[in-house]
Amino acid sequence: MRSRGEIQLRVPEVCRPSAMRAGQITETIQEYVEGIYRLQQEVGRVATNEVAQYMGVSPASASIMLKRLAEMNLVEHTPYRGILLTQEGEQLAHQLLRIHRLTERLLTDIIGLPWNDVHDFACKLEHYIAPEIAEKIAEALGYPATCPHGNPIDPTVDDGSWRLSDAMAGKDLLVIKITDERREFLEYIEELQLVPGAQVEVLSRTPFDGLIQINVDGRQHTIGPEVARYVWVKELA
Amino acid sequence: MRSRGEIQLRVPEVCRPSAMRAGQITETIQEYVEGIYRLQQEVGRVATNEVAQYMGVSPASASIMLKRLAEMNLVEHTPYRGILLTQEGEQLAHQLLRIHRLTERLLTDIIGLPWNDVHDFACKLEHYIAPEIAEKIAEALGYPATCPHGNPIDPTVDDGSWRLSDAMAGKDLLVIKITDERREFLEYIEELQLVPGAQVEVLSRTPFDGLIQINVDGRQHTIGPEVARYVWVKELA
DNA sequence: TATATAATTTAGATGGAGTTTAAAAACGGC
DNA sequence: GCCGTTTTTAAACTCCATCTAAATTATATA
Repeated sequence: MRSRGEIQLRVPEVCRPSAMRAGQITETIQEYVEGIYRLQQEVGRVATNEVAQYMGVSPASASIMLKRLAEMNLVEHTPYRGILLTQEGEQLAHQLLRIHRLTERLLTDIIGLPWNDVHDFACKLEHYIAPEIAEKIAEALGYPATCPHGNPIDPTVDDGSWRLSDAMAGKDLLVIKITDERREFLEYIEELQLVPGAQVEVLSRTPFDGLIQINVDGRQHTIGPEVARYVWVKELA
Repeated sequence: MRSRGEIQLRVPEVCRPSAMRAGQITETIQEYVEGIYRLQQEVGRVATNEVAQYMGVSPASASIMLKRLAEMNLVEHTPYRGILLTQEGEQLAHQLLRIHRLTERLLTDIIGLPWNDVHDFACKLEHYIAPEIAEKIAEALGYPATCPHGNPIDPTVDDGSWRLSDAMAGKDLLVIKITDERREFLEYIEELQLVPGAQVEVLSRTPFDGLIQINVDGRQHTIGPEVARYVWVKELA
C-alpha cells in the first residue's frame, strides 16, 4: 500500500467506456441491418412495416431508424417506397453474419457449449468481436464451411438447399441447415434427429394443413409446416 | 422469394437490442467497479477525486456515478469520505477480472493473437461474456493459472510477487507478471525480454532517478522507475 | 377518377445513460 | 475559527431509442 501521491495507474484509452459520439454504428443499428438483410433475402425490397414487425417496434420507430440508416449510407430509403440495403449495408450484414457464425463455431467446437445455446450468445458477442479477431478465429478453426446449424460462414455462398416444406414425397434428402435457431426449436429438432447431416425420407404429405410424414434414422415422424419451413434440405447424391 | 403475407421470421427475443431499463449494470458501471477495485488494491479506501482521475472524468461526474454505484449496493459511499467496494462490488470485480484474463488466454492460446494485442480486445469483450461461457473457456483451456501477462486468473490468489522497483541489487529474480498492459509498454517489455518467466539479475541501482541496471538473458539494460514499477518479480527458487 | 383505406412519415414527447460547468457544502489543517 | 481543498448538488446538455397522435402519401376500389 502506497501513499496517494504516487498513484499513477495506466489504463489504456480503449478500456474506458467511450462517450457516445453522434452517428455511431451502434448495436441497435447493426441489428436493424441484419434484420433488413434477412427480410430482403425473403421478399426483396423491404417495407417499413415489415422492419417494424421484425424488430418488434412501432412503424414510427422503424421509420425513424430507417431514415438514420439512410443517412449513414447503409440503406437506400425512398420515402413511402420501402428500402434496400446499399452495398455498404450489405457488406456490414455479411460481416456480422460471418462473425456470428464463426463465433457459434468457436463456442461449440472449442468452448464446448451445446449447439442450441450458442445462437443467443453469438447474437450479443457478434457486435463486439472485431473483424481481425474473426479472421483469426476462422484460421484457428481451420476455416469451417458452416455454423453449427448448417448456415454457410460465408453468407454469399448459396448452398443450393430448399425448405423441407417444399420437398416432394418419395425423395431421399439430406438435412443441410436449420434456420430457426431458438433454443426450444433446436431442442425439438434434436429430438427428431433432424439435425444437419441427417438423412430424411419424405413419405407423404397431407393435402391440408401441410403435414409431412418423414422417416429419419428409421423412425417415423409427422412434422407440421412450421418445422418444415425452417429445415432446409438437399437431394441425397 | 415469397409473398409478403407468408413472412413470419423467428428472432429470439435476446437477439433484439433490449431497451435500457433503469438501474442496469451497464458497461460503464462495470468499468467503474473494476477501476475502483484496482485503486483499492493500491490505496485502500478510495477518494472521489482518484476515481475521477482514473476514469478520466470530472470529479462531479465521478461523484454522481459513485452515488449510483452506492444505490446499487456495489460500493459503500460515505459522503465526503470516499468509498469502499461492498462484498457484492468486490465479487463483481473479481468476476470481471477473471473473465478478462480467461478471455486473454483464449485470444492468445487458441485464437492466436499476440499477447500485446489481447488486453484491449478483452477489455471490451469481458462485458459480454456470460459467466457460464467463462466457465467453459476455463475448462477448455485446462484451467490456466494466469493470463498471458502473468496475472492470476483467480484474482483472490496472491502470487507473492513484488515490483522490480522494490527489488534489491544482487538478486536473481523471476519475472512473474506485467501490470501495464498497454500495447506499447508490452512491446518494450518484449524488446527487453523481460516477459513473465524470464530471469533477471539486478546488478545495481542508482541513488537518484531510480534507475536499475539489470541482466536479462545475458543482455544488460538500464530501466527506469516507470518500467520497474509494472514488472513484478519473485526470488528465483 | 374520386375516395376510402392502408402504409408511412413527421411532430412532439419520454426516459435513460453519461457527461459537463458552476455553485454550494463539508472537511481538515493550522 | 478560518481558508483552501475536496466533494457534492444543481441545472443543463447530447445522444440513443423508443412511443403516441396527427399528418401525409400511396393504392385499391367503386
